[in-house]
Amino acid sequence: MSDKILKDMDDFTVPFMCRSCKARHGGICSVLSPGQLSDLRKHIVKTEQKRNSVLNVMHDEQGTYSNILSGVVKLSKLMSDGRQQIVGLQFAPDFLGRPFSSETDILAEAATTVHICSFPKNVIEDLIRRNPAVERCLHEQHMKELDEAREWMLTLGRKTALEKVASFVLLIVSHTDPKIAGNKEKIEIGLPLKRAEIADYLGLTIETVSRQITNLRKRGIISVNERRSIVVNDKKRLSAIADQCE
Amino acid sequence: MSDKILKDMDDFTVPFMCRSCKARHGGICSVLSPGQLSDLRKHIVKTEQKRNSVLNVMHDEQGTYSNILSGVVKLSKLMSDGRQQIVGLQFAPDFLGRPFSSETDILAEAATTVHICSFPKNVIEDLIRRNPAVERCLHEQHMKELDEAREWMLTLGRKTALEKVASFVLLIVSHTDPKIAGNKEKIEIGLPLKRAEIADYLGLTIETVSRQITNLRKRGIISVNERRSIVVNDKKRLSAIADQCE
DNA sequence: CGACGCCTTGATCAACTTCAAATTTTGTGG
DNA sequence: CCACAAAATTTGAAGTTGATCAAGGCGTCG
Repeated sequence: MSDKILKDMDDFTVPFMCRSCKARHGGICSVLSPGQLSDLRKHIVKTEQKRNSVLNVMHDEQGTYSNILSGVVKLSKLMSDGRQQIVGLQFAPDFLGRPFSSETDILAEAATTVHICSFPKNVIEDLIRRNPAVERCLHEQHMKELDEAREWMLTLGRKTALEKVASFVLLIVSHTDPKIAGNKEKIEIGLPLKRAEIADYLGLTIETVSRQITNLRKRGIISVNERRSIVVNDKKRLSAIADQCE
Repeated sequence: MSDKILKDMDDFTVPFMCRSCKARHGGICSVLSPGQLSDLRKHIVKTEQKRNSVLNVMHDEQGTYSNILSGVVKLSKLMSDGRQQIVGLQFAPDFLGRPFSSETDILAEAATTVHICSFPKNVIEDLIRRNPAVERCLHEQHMKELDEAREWMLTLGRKTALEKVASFVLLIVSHTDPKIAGNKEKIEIGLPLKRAEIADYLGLTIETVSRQITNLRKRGIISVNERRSIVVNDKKRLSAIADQCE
C-alpha cells in the first residue's frame, strides 16, 4: 500500500496535494485514476475543524461530503431527556456522508481537531455514477462500520464496566499508527475522548469510567501520564480482560 | 410498489415463481430485468430452514448467498465464556451474505421457520459485476442495517430495562405487515423470539425481560395471549416509554 | 489569585442480576 | 388422547454492579 504513495510521488499527473494524502490509501481517492483525481482536485476545500464543531455533513441539504484527513470524529445519538450514546468513531481516511441516501438523525462532531477535505455533493455523485469502484469503496467502509457497530453492541450489552473500559483502550490502540505503536507490548496512546465521552461511548457514567481506569492502573496494566495520555504496559492482559470474545 | 407485482403478473418473461416473491420488492431481485431474473432463476434453490438451524451463509467458502423469503433470521455474537449478544434481526426480503467480502464472526440462525432462496456465490458475483444496481441495492441494505445497529446501540447503552423491552416490542410491530397491523392503536403481534433470545437482544437476563413484560401488562399497555403472541393495546404509550428519542 | 472545567474518590442507593422454586407449555411415546 | 418428561416462563428473595449524590484535587486561563 505504501506502493501507491511511492508511485504517486513520481507521477506528475497526480495532484501534488494528493500525493501523500491518507485518503489515497483506503479512502475513496485510492480507487481514482490520476485523471479523476485531477478533476476532483479542482473542487476540494480543505478545512480544519475545531474540537466540538458539528460537521454539518449529516444535516444540510446541498452541502458537501468529506474525507477525514486527520483527527477523530464522533458520531452520536441523543434522547429527548439528554441521554446520549456515541455510536461510532471515525478516523482518517473515512468518508463522511451518504451519497444518494437521506441523512440519518446522527450527529457528527469533531472529537479532536480534525482536518477534512470536502467536495460538493453533486461532484461526488457524478463521480460515483462514472466509477463503480467508488461505490464499492464506500460500501466496504459501511460494512466495516457495521461490523464495528455490532462488535460494540456486544460490548454495550454483555460486558462489565471493566471489560468495557479495557475494550475502549484497545480500540484506541488499534487505531494508533503501527509505525508509532509497533507490535510492542508497551504502547503509549493519546485518548481522543474525555471521560464524559468515553462514558457515552461505553454506556457508563463518568465516575465508573474513572474508577475502572484507576482499577486498570492499580493492576499495573496501564499507566496514566496526563489524563488524556496513557501507557498500555501489558497489552496481552488488557486483551484478556476485554475479549472474552470468540 | 405493488405496481411491480401487478406488472410482473402480466409479464410472461418474468419467471412464474418470482412474480409474487418478496425479494422482487426491495430485495435484490427488484433491480433485475426480466431477462436477468430468468437467468438467475436457473440457479436458485429454495429451502425451508427449521428454527435454530445455522444458515451456513456466514461460514462456508464456496457456498451460497440467499434471499430471505419469510421468517426471521437472528445474527449473534458470542463470547468465549458463553455470553451472547444478538446484533441484528433480518426479515424478508433481506439478502444474506457479503459478496466479495470476507465473512465475519457473526452467527446467522433461523429464529423461526425460515424460507430462503439461495444462489451460488459466483452467479451473484457475476450479476453484480454486470449490474451495478445490484451493488447499490446491497449497499442500501447494509446502510439500513448500520442505522438499525446504531439505533440499538442507543437502546443497549442508555435505556432502562422497561424502555428496552418496549423498544423491542415496537421493533416487532414495525416489522409486522401493515396490511395486517394497519395503523390501528391495537395490534396483535407474534414474537419471533423466546424470552432467552429477547434477553440476548436487549442485554438483559431472562428474568428481567419477563418482569418487564409483566410490568407492561399490568399497566394495560400490552396483553399477553399465548407467551409468544401479544396484543399492543396502546401503541402511543408504548412509544412514549421506548422513544425518549430524538 | 480565583473560577472553571475536568477528573478522582468516597458513601449511599437503585436497578438489575443471581439464585431458587413454582408454574405453564411443549414434545414424545404409549 | 393421555401421561410424563423436558423446556420455557414466571415469581420471589437476596446479592452485586454500577448509578447517584457529594466533596475535593488538579490544571488552566483570565
